[in-house]
Amino acid sequence: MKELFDYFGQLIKLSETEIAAIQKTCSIKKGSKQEIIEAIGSTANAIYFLRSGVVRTFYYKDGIEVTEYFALAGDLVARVKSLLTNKPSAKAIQLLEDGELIAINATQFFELFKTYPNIERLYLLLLEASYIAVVERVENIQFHSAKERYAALILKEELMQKVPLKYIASYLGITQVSLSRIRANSTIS
Amino acid sequence: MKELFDYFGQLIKLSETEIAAIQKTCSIKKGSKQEIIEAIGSTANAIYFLRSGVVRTFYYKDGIEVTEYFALAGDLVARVKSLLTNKPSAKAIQLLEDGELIAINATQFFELFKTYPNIERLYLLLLEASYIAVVERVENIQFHSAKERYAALILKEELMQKVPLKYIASYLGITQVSLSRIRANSTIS
DNA sequence: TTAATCCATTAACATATGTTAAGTAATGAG
DNA sequence: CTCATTACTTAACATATGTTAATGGATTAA
Repeated sequence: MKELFDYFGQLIKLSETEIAAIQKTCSIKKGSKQEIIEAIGSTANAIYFLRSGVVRTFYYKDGIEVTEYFALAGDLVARVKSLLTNKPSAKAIQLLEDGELIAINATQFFELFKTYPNIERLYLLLLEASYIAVVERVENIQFHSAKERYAALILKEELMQKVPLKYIASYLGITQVSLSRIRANSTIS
Repeated sequence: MKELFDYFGQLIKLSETEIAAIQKTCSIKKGSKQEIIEAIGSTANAIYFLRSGVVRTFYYKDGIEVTEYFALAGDLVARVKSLLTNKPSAKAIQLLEDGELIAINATQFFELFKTYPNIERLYLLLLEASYIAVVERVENIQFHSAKERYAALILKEELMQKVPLKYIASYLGITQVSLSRIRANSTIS
């Protein structure tokens, strides 16, 4: 689980004991392309660290599937609202490539806060970073055109190679038809 | 400061000692309509609780002023990214009505975490709630038309009464002209 | 009070994105 | 390999929002 603890180590220094304690809450989950890791309607109880592959989270809005987030190897994924409220999630987590995840059991992880304040601190730092990321996403969505957002996203080459355009379109908040149009125009110039 | 501790008390039970400790980090700030409480370019070091009045946060995007957030009496306001990174903020906090704020000194507040784990826990709960609110804002922006977002916002009567439409428009991510058009259409139907 | 500025609306036209439908290319199941 | 399905593109038209400009009412400063 070296990758996971490298990731955490960038946020806070953890002792061997703390690492061991977290490790006990973890399990490995392998899956194949298209596989639903957590389904809509289930209550979240894991924070995932993606070791390899690509995953997305998605939900349905007026019967249409909407991609909320992509994660590549080295990213965390969770259905945060459901984790925090203990209510069924409207969102699903799906592998878009064969991949391997480290699943941190949230209940067990939160339990560790009582014994290891440092782990609670780690969680706090993760929350802060996520909060800033979402605020920036709001700014991005609200004040850039779909074309500009696409231009920014295209820089993440790995994503573009591995993710079908229909998911990219719904992530950008536009239809696949609009995305095609944008792609057609931007290659000309 | 009763209102503030009522607000916190809904999230976590605080002891008298803890309340007293937080209270020491607080000061009262009064201001008048239009007054800039924190200016663009300054580094944030306070979390505000609005006792009375209305405030907004805003920033400039390509030379155009963008309203990010409105707070009414009983809400918290902060320039979170700047608080957490200790870097100058691109955002400003402004009163839109005469009002009174409780300013929590962030440095002092964060210091309390060492002595009072419960206060760190309070902060964590505030972060969690804010995170969920921003994620919901993303969903709202990305998958509702400006018209729908306006229809939702109009329900907050106090806001509509006290906030000039130009700020509402920029909060909705549209021009004032578009908002006028939406308003004209929605009153007919 | 007057003049200047700001706020909100409206109109006319431009652009971006949605919707529907059709066609082609790529993928997957048997 | 073949067929069926899925992914992507393109076209035509509809709708939403942007841009610019003009106007009148409200607010503010002198």
